[in-house]
Amino acid sequence: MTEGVIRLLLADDHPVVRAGLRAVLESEPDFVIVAEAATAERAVELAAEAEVDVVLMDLQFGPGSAMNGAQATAAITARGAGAPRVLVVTTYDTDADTLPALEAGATGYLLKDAPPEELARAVRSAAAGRTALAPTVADRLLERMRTPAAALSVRETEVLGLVADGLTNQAISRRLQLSLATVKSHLVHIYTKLGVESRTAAVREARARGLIRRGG
Amino acid sequence: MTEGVIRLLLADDHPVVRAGLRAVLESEPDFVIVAEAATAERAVELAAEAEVDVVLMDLQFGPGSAMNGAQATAAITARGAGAPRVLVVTTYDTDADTLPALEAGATGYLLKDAPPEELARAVRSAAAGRTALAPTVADRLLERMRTPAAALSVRETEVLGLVADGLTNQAISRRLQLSLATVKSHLVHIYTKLGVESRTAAVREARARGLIRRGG
DNA sequence: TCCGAGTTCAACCTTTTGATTGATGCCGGT
DNA sequence: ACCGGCATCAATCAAAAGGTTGAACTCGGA
Repeated sequence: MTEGVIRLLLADDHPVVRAGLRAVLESEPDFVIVAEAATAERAVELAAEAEVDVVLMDLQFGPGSAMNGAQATAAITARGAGAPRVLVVTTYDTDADTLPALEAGATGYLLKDAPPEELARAVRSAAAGRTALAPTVADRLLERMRTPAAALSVRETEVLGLVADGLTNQAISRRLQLSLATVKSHLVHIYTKLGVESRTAAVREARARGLIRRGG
Repeated sequence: MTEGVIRLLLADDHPVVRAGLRAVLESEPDFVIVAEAATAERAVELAAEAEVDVVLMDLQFGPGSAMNGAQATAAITARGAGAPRVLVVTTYDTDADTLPALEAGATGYLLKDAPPEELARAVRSAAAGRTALAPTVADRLLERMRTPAAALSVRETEVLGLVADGLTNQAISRRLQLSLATVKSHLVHIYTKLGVESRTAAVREARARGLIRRGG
């Protein structure tokens, strides 16, 4: 990976997006796309099998696959030395998306509305081990640094995301492999941080602040 | 538009997606991409200026533009005879997205996870004036026809709106000058109609179906 | 090395919510 | 005139959620 050529793996469930990334990136002479994956599981497999320098990873993988992009990122980067870098390329820039992805070891985080040049630059940065963040994501992170009180922790954001999906505390505890007590504990902290006193109000507040995604 | 060649306009704010659509569609010999638009407004302009048979229209256009894809679709199809057909190609398949788009006069509705062949087939259908719906969208529409019970009454919608704002049943009863029993009664009806069993899930479901406003 | 924040869990209690059953009055359409 | 859906309310029970206290572990920074 220190030679001139950068070997890429595209992981996205949308054929159109894969074709778009391929079209945009193949015009760079030093990029080679060695594989494509339509599911997160397949991305993890291919990242292990093929020699890959950078994985371009989507976060959302449709209802078909049980694994999401953040989990796949964690699985790929868990190998440590020699593992490919993961550059997340997705549509959403809320804390609920960015934090787990960066937590999972992503080297960069780009939005799909990025122009081709920025995409190519980010790929080169990732290949060299340098971090590449979209401006809005970087802003959000800095904002978190400045006001640490108002920000939710990674785990809290994760829990709140499931609350917003309509899950009960029981269901959340099962999903995250936690005890019911822990989920309630997280929720108490979330409520105090957001200044509310019910799950519905917390979801509303978090949506308004851009902590979780707005869509369904 | 009855000759062999089908003239296309791509409208999407993501350069990567435009490149992907171009790559996928240009491989069809009878397709010609005459223009691309990165905003909804520009799409309306180009649809009027250039001779276009089919517009591939995204619905989400980022915070940059005031107009969304459904509004652009309405503006394009409003010209009536001679206006290009609009084929919506987007990521979301909730009622809140599909219904306004079809209402606005879209000839077809595809999801971005559609394989290239399906995309090409849909473009040809649209060019011929035939409707092309993604299977999941068609299913959803038929489901709506079959079960008109899914529609909430005015009062129920009002209650659910306050639930979405994070109010407790007590607060709702005070706000609407109702007894607590009545609020709970409405909620029971709402839950059965939506097929859920908690207020948070109801809010999520209603948001997904476009029964309540999406913004916070 | 100690401290604080995050994450994890337990036990206990109160309040809220959801489920069930049943009842009344109103209004619109057959 | 009757029926069905809507809106209103009551009572009661079970379940879920929320509040409080206390505690253990990890990990990174002062």
